[in-house]
Amino acid sequence: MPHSSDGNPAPESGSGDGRRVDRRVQRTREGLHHALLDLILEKRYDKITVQDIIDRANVGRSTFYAHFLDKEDLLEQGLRQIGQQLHQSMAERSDDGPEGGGEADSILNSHVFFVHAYANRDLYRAMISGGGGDFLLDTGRKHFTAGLEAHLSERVATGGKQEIPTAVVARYLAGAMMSILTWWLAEDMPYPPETINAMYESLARPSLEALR
Amino acid sequence: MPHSSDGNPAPESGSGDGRRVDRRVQRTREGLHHALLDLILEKRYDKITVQDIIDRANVGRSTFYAHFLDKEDLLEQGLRQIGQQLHQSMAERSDDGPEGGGEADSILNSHVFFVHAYANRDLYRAMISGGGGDFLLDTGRKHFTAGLEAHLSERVATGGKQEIPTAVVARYLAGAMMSILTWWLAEDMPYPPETINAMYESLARPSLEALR
Amino acid sequence: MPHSSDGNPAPESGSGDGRRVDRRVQRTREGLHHALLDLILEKRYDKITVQDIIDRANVGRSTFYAHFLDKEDLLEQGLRQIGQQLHQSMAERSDDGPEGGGEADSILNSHVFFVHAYANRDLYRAMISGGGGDFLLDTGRKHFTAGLEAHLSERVATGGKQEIPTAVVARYLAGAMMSILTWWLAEDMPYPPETINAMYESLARPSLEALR
Amino acid sequence: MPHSSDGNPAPESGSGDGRRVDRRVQRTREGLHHALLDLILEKRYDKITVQDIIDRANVGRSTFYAHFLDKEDLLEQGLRQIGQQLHQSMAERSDDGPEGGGEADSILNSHVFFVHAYANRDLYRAMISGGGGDFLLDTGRKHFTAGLEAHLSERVATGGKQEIPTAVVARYLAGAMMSILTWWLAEDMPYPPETINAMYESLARPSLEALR
DNA sequence: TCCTAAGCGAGACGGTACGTCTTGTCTTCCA
DNA sequence: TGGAAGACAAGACGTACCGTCTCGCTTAGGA
Repeated sequence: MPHSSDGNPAPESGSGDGRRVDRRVQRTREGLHHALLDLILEKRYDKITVQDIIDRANVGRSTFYAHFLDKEDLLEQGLRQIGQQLHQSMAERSDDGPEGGGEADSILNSHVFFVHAYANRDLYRAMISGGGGDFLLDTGRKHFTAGLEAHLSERVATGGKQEIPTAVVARYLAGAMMSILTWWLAEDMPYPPETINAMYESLARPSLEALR
Repeated sequence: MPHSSDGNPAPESGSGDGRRVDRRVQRTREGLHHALLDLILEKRYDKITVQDIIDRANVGRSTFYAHFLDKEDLLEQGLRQIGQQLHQSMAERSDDGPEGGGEADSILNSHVFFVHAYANRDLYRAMISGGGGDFLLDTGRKHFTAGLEAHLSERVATGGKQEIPTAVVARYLAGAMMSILTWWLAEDMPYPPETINAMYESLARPSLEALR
Repeated sequence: MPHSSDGNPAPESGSGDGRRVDRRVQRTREGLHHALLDLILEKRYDKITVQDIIDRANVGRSTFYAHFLDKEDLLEQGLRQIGQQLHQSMAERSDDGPEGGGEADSILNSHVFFVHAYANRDLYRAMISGGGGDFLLDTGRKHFTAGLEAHLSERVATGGKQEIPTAVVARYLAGAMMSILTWWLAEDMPYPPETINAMYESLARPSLEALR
Repeated sequence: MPHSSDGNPAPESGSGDGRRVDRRVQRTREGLHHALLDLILEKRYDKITVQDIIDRANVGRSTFYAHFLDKEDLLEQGLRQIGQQLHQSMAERSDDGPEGGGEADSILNSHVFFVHAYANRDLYRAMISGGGGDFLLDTGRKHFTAGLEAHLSERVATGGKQEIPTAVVARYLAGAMMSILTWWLAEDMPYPPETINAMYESLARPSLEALR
């Protein structure tokens, strides 16, 4: 069962380098990912058919289904790599330490999201208005929430008059951010990412400070 | 053109009795609304087909399309009445004046949402996990945002060192609320609506105050 | 379940005239039968796809499957009417009584088959060389065998030194006839139907007489 | 081009030992033949896929196509050896001269067929009811017809009031025999091969005699 | 005895047809 | 005569096979 939806499709047998997935397979998968992302920029995601994708990728129908469960699976896996970019950016940012604008920033790490959305604005916009945006937003929200919860629970451990569950706070801030992000994209990004992020932070910071 | 998506499909010609929608028509429409809501509680919204609905409502296929554009349209119109309940609750609440917990509450009016969601929790949960939740959430967000923007712009008009656009603030607060609301529903409402609302307000109030 | 493979798809509720199958349905079915027969004359039966048929008949895919189980079912039902022609011809011929060439002829009734095959030679040839000929031949064989068995068993009832089972004799004569028929068609009918039938009868008659 | 459908895939270069097909090749081919015959006894021939065959034979897909054009080709070549058995039996029988029951027998040589079918009854039955029977029957018919035509044309050459073409007579007798043979197999061979052959001969002999 | 080409397994791949499903339109019948 | 019933065209879906192909491995036969 060469199927997907399992984080590690390629076992990668440790030492030497094993038999890494068969180069053909890799090319096929990438072709399909590419074709889908291409198409998303051209037409609404939910109007894209499997046939469209395989025509674009020059791939047989059965090959598609040998690699992915369906259109959603393809998208999801495709977004994974974007998610990982995001994750990495966040990690790097965290490593830098609280160099600049106060503690809230390093907790929120929201800057990374706005910058990332800006860099991939075509994709983001297409996804949000095309019907398949939930994956993307959910992925983003998940990352953001996770990062936040980690920071917050650590803070709680060190004290603080905290009365609101960490999970709620994280959801609150994540939802607020995604909401602004969505609006910003829908409005064709009337501000640079730094500005919109600054707005977000000035709205979020008071809430965080009140928790202390 | 007997179609829908226009707020008032039945003109209702003023005085006497006009041509009041033909009682049969009314019954058919209600049957369809009812059938859909029924089905939503049984299976994921996006797995419900038009065939399911008309079977349940004992109605012919063409009849369905004579009244509604599609499944979405039926849902949307069905939710309209719920939206109106909500709207009315908000209006009443506003009229009461700032009786209780300070100004923020009356601006936010979030209590109404949590209470409403609690009252209709089966429907809300089904919708959110069933793929059709966007309508509901969007409807909610729209109402909430609208109310907020009205209040905020009024405030701005009267001064305040406002630097963040009203629209952004409204989106911020609305997104945060819907996010908490969603979490609360998904977690099977571990708190009463008053408590979760209180959490929301204590997170939101500092942001509002900082704007002043 | 409006499906086929049941002798009487149209219930035909006796008296008045009921609701006879919906004229549309009749037209659709006929269109499909026609399309298939058309196509059979153009290309090998087993190279014809369902898509070919419905394109030719201007019919939707699902409509096809609403009426027939598959390509075979369509063919089978289409041949039924041909089978009925044949059956009727045989009945008429039998009614005439033994007007001419002796008893054997009236028992064999083979003339009818050769004439029928001649009249429908395009179809027969296409079917035989196209891979779907078994239906046709089996149908023919069945009819022929049935007629024969009736005659023979009657004869047995009236005595005769019969030692070979009726079924065997019938199969023997039927197989011989179909074999000649097939050859005759494959050779592009080098003789008129009367001649080939005469050959068949002069080969078959001695066997029948020997049974007496 | 290592392909098949050419009677002699292994040229067998005369003297010494040449390049004797590579023992591996031989083993592979036999494995495939064996696998197919095995499978035929288990399920309908036309439901057997190439995948089934190569799984059973533990052979790679490409290997299959290196040796045979397709499933049909494999079957055909597999049946060749059976055909050769048959051919040889016929030859031997002929050589014996008219030892027993008169001339007709030696002309017809039908006994060989019934005996052969009886000996391979499992295969015959599976093939006939499984959709791939045509090969087998055609092969049989071809052999039978050929033998018959040889005898008959010889007879014609020596005179006789023959008016029916040899080819027709041969087809007639061959078809009749295959028809009885099929029936006999389908009925689970209710008689020993000698009996059914006797029936066939007593039906066929009068026709032959009438030709003289 | 080594070396090299062939045979081979494994299975990815493009392609094509299948039978199912759902949608929104269109025709026909009935009250 | 207008609403209900449901047949229909359209076309996407996920599955099943086919015949071709590209890989490495193994393995025999000629050097």
